[in-house]
Amino acid sequence: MTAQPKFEIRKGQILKAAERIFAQKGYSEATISDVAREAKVSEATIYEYFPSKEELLFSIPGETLRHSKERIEYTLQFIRGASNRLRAFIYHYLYFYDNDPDYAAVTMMILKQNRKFLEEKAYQDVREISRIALRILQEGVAAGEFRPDLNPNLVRSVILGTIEHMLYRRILLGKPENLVEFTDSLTDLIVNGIASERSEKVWNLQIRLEPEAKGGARPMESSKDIKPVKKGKTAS
Amino acid sequence: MTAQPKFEIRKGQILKAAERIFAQKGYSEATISDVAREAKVSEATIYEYFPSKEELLFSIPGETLRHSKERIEYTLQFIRGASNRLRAFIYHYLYFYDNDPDYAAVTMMILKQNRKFLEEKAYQDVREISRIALRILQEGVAAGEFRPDLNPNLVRSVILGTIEHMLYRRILLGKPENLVEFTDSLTDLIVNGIASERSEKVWNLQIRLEPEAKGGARPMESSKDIKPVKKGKTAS
Amino acid sequence: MTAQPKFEIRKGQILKAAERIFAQKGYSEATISDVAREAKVSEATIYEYFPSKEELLFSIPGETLRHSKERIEYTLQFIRGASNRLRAFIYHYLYFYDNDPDYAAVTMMILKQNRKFLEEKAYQDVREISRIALRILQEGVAAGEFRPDLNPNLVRSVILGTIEHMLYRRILLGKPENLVEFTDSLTDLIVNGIASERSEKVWNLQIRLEPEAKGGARPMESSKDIKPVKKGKTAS
Amino acid sequence: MTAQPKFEIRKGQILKAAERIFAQKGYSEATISDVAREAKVSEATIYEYFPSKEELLFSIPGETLRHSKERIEYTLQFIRGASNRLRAFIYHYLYFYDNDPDYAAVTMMILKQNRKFLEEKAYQDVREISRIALRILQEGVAAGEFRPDLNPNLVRSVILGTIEHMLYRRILLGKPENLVEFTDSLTDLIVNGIASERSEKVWNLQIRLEPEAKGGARPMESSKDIKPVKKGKTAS
DNA sequence: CATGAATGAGTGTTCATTCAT
DNA sequence: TATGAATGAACACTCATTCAT
Repeated sequence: MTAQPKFEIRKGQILKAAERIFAQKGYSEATISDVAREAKVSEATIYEYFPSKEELLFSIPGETLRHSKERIEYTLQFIRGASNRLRAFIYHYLYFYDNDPDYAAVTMMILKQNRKFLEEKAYQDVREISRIALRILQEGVAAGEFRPDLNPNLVRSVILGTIEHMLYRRILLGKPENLVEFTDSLTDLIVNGIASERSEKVWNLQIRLEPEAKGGARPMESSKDIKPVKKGKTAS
Repeated sequence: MTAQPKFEIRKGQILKAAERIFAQKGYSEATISDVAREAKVSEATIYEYFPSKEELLFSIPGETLRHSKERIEYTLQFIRGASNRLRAFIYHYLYFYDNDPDYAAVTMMILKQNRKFLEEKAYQDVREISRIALRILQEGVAAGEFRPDLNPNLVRSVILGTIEHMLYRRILLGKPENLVEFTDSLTDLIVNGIASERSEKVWNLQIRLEPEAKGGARPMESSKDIKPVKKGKTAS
Repeated sequence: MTAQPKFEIRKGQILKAAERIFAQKGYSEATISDVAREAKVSEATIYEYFPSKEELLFSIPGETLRHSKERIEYTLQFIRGASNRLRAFIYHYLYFYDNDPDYAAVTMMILKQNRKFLEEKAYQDVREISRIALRILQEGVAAGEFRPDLNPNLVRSVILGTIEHMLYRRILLGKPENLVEFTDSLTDLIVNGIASERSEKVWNLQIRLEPEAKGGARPMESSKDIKPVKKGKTAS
Repeated sequence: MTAQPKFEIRKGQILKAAERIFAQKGYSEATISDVAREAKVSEATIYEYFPSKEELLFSIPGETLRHSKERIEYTLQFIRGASNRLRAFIYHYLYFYDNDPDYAAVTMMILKQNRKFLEEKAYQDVREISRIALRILQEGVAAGEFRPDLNPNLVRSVILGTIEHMLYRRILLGKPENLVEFTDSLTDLIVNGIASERSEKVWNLQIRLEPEAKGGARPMESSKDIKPVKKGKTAS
């Protein structure tokens, strides 16, 4: 479990320092000297563990990203229903960033802007996570739970874009602090849209005329029962 | 019409060059020398017009942003119905970026990441445009067209986040080329959600049971008549 | 009297501005732009009147210095007795600087440090003024008023060095404000030295043993009658 | 004995190079590149030891100045009689500059002109040395050796001003080469003034009429015995 | 394994100076 | 004559990176 303990410990220590510093000052403004000071090692030592400043940056996602992906996939095994699966996906996506603001800042503010990162191994994990969302949507369509004419790529952009937009706001403006709280309202929003006075009527009718429709209705209701959105809480 | 011609022309020339270079290489990687070469002036000349590299960057949005805001506001004067207004907002937001890829790249890849930009005058225009979306949503709720329990801030994040996410993909991956095309599908998606089998029934029911409902139905239909989404086009 | 009025007026205006700016910021730190702003002309205009920044600097003494020299020489025509003539020299030297602090600052802080200035025409006036002091000393020796073994060059260094040292202090520390006041005490000091209890005895002896000695005594006394040094006033 | 050898050696090496270069070209005209070349290190290395060009300049006096002060104070412990003490002070002041022409040039031509230097630590040493002279004068007055109405500040200006004036001449004109030689003539001049025919008579009289007078007489005589001023040597 | 010491390569910025108008 | 506009030429300073110890 703790292979090459010394080496890996030092590496992690430098990586965490880099994450903090990069999150704080941005990549270009941060210096190796800053990172060295934060990690309490010499600058030269950093080069014993990472071949360059850029590689140090690209190494930050590493574990975290792989874990995220595995955790999402693991959880999804146990969930049925596209809306519910979507909710789970959203929840995890928000959760990871919520728990590691420095990591969120590095990802959102630095890596996303870096064209070279697209060619890094870690970026494959990003794409795979993105593909999970796509798959959920396609399954939902196939199962008739989502509109048949739905553009999965577009919806995926809605999901990821919204989350990332909220993240930006939190990074730059500091609020809202807690993003996981928006899991339900965001999921419901995507599933049901914002048009008014349909749900009730639709449900009524569905019950009578379309008894097989699972819709996004129940999950939404149940979720509200279990974890109601705080009234007055705004998205930012 | 051509106030301070020489000066303003040169300034615009440098600004355009900077936009191109920054879009291409990123802010830190771009040098004043690059910009000078592109603008066909000397480096020193750039400093006659802008006090620093950073101010040059921050001056890029300027006009464009102000124009965008004014154009959106102008158009909205003539549009009734929250969904339609939302569509118009989304259309313009996509339109401006669509027509100026360099500007889009600078905004998305550089300015959004820059904490100091938050204190620039130009950023106020960004906020005001963002506030327009918020207002449309609030009006929609007040008019009963949107759900009463809708979180306008969240929905705004959905709108802006989605658009920006699509922009990123276009900047980094080059596709989809045309973003304006997604105006309708994105608007519809936000208004109606992705849950299946509701539209038809809703229309039917509305006609019969809710003759007064304004809903998102008609605007959506009409817009589809005028400018149908190309079938098979994906969001990214 | 006012030859080429326009041209000379403009030139003087620029020269005065340069004097102020150079005095304030030093030569290297001052920019042509600073001078132009102070003189309320454009930078290019300065180059219509002076071929370079350095020539502008070297042109500052010009008139002032020539006037000083002439005034000293004029006054000395009417004064007899080496001590008195020395006093007059010191008085004028202090007087010119006292009345033009900017000129003093430029001379002391900038020109004195500039090796190239040694080759300028204006520097010849400096040397001639210096030579006047030397001549006074030599005459004093020849007349038996000053010690025969006196090193005129050394004494000249005493005179000029002391005055310049006082000037420095005023420029840098702002005090003492009024330097002319030190004319007498400085002259007396140089003539009589600082050793105590000699004057009285010397006078006594002179009366009895050396009836022909003119000494520095009387001028000093007379000067004190006419313009007494304020008691308690310190040299800095 | 060799604390932090490497670091301090390098630092001294750079400092000496800077002293030479600054003395030669002046501060503004000298470049870090010049200093680097002279010190045989890279430019970057200079910045490892000094934070800026200006700090490099201000670091030049450092040791030298502190040593000077200590040496003067040390020597003065053993000397009695204000005139003799003055002579010692003058001797040392001249001696330090005599032995380090580059240091003299930097001090006289650059640091003296720099207002910021007044706030540097090193400047405190300058002030303290200056205060030593003042103290000697005050003691001389208190002991009755110097005139009771003497203005110590003025006399200090005479002493320091004269020396500095001679230094200037040597720096700019190259002569006189040897300044220490002027110790006696300058001291005598200050103590006795330049008025003629007093010394001998005064001494005679003092011996007979004022047996208790310590005067400046004996030190002057003894000094002449020990180290006679070269006849015909001029102050510049 | 860790690092003190050194530096190559680069860059933003300044400013005296020029010249067409 | 006066100047707006342009720039060539420098320069201080930074920093990622290397390597001997």
